[in-house]
Amino acid sequence: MVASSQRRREVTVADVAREAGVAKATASRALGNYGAVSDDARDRILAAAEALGYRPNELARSMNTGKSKTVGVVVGDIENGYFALALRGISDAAKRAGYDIILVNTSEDVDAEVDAVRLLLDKRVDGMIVAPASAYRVDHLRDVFDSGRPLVFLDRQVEGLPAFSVGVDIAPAARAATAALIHDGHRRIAFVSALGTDGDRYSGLPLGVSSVADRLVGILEGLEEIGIPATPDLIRYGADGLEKTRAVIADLMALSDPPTAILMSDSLVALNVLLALRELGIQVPKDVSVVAFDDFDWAALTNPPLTVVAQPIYEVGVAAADVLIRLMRGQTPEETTVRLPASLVRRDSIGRVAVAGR
Amino acid sequence: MVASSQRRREVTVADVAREAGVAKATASRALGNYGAVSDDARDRILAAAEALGYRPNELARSMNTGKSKTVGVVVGDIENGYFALALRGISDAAKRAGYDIILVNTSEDVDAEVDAVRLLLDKRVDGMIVAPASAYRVDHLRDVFDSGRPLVFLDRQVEGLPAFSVGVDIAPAARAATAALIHDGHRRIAFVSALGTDGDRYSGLPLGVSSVADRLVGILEGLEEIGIPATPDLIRYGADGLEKTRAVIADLMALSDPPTAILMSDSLVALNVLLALRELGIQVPKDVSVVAFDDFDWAALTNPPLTVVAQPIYEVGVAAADVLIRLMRGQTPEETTVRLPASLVRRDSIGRVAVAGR
DNA sequence: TTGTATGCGTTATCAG
DNA sequence: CTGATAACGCATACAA
Repeated sequence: MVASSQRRREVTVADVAREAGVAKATASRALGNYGAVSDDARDRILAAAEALGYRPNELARSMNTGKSKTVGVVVGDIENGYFALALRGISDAAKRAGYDIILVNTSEDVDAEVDAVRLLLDKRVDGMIVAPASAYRVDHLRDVFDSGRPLVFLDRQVEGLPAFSVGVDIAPAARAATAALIHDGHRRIAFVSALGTDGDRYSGLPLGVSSVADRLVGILEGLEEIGIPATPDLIRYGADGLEKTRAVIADLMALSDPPTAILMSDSLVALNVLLALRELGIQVPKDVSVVAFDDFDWAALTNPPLTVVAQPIYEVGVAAADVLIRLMRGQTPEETTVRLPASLVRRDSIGRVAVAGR
Repeated sequence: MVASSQRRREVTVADVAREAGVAKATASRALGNYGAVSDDARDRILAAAEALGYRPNELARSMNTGKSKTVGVVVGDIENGYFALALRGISDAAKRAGYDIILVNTSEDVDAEVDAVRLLLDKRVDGMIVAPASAYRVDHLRDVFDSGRPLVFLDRQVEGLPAFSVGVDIAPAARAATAALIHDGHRRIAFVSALGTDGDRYSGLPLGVSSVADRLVGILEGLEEIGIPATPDLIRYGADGLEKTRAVIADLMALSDPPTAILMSDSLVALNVLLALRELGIQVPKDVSVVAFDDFDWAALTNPPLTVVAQPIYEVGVAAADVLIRLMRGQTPEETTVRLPASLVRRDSIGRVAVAGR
């Protein structure tokens, strides 16, 4: 009746086998339920295991099956609602299929990403889901392929790698958002992102993050449709944190011909832009209209409620995991790229602008 | 010059040793940099490893060191900003110490938690951080102790287990929030939580989640201070999701003597309560005052900006990981319980109430 | 300093 | 159906 503080030495199959009076191999078969074992033996073995409090050592198991039933997930920022929600989708789908998740947060730092990928490979994950921080440094991602383990890109694509990728078809929605703004008379439309680049401006669109580049593509298409040329002075990067965002917004609104509308790249950017606008006493949508990417939970709670580009983020996570799982099972999905649709959700943050005939 | 698609068989120490013309043990020592190896041999071995593209198999390594350099983290809901931020803290601190994280989301379901803990144990994590969904079902947590692995509770405590716990000292702050409301004339103060209980009301406070119970303790103390007895009709559970929250709020505000203030248990509850109030046309703070637990990022963005109880969530995550790391290193922190301070952040969601002399 | 032999806990192979 | 025995890839006590 002593509290069984059976520390130290763990109970192994060998112990169970001895207790049940069978060979290790037989016990192993019964416990791992594979191969063939007589009902009689199985009962004794299971009883012994129960009595001894046997628990399999998954490390040892993984070692000679080659499968760890674990997938690596590498994202830039868990704090970002986008990734948190996608992670939830991945987690749910993975659990359903019996996989655990090793999560690594890279803070969008490529060096950290490189290390993370290497380590996950060393830990012998069965597959990986990565939101690559850069489309330029990709050797570590190539290593994943060379290791024979499946890799799925989340939210972002990388050219030149034979990879599967799951994300949102954001360009058309970005274009629709732009069109909506144009329809209400807007001509000076800004785009603000947290991404860093060499300069602070739009420099030819060679962005390292495809999902952000796609937003821009859509916006530019929308503008082009009515013959408005790209306006580099209205495309701003580096709005990372409130301070920098404040500077970006102040600078933008101090332009001789300031934007009448701002497209905000994600929920974090939206938060900071809204805060900055308030500080400057600039009212939405009276003084400036705004549209955010992502229909984050508080988007409808602001005053006015925000018009947004809604993305099926949870579903993206689930889809990414499902593709990976299929791959890990040796099946090959027909589609190499999955793009879920985004849609414009109209609320009240777009105001009308008198179309001043120039 | 063929793209080295060295699939199948992995490169092992044996291969490196052969290539370098030394014994396995020597190569192993050089690669794991322990023991003593001549500079000459080390150079040859490292060169061979580089040439062959050797990568250590951490599984095998873990097997006979007994350490996996991995910690398990079990939380109820990653979507909840609280856990997302705490996770970030844990992640940063763990990475700093060379640990990876296996993350499991239980959806606050105890059965899922039990499974998760067992599986993590089977995967031989070196330690665990758990935000237990219930203080009543704890056998699986006891198993962690019996396995000899350190366990740290996050945000919540469990009686009767010799565990370390890291969280926020929320009761005093809850009391301060209540006092602030009382100071402004409020007497009918409601508390709304997403937690489920047997009934929908306050039933003697035996909550399974200590951090929520602590909020209530603080509130009740604050009320008691001026002689207001506990008001079970104003304490509501089950505000889980917009729909249920809507019902809770509608019911609350339809009371013959409705609350003049509402304390919202966390950011998710706050979101839904605010949405519900808006739907009902109830204005903050004119018709009802609100205070939220957690200073989530958009708390200052609502109209009016929310008065909140701010918690050092990221720091809680870091502290939890640090305690665990110390434990895993065999050190014993002097404090068995770490409680970081919370504070009231006054913004504009508390209105004055005329103290009607009864 | 280096090499040999053994162990970690499973699964897998192949006789019996 | 069952039981020896050999992997799996690395670390480590011990001997040389």
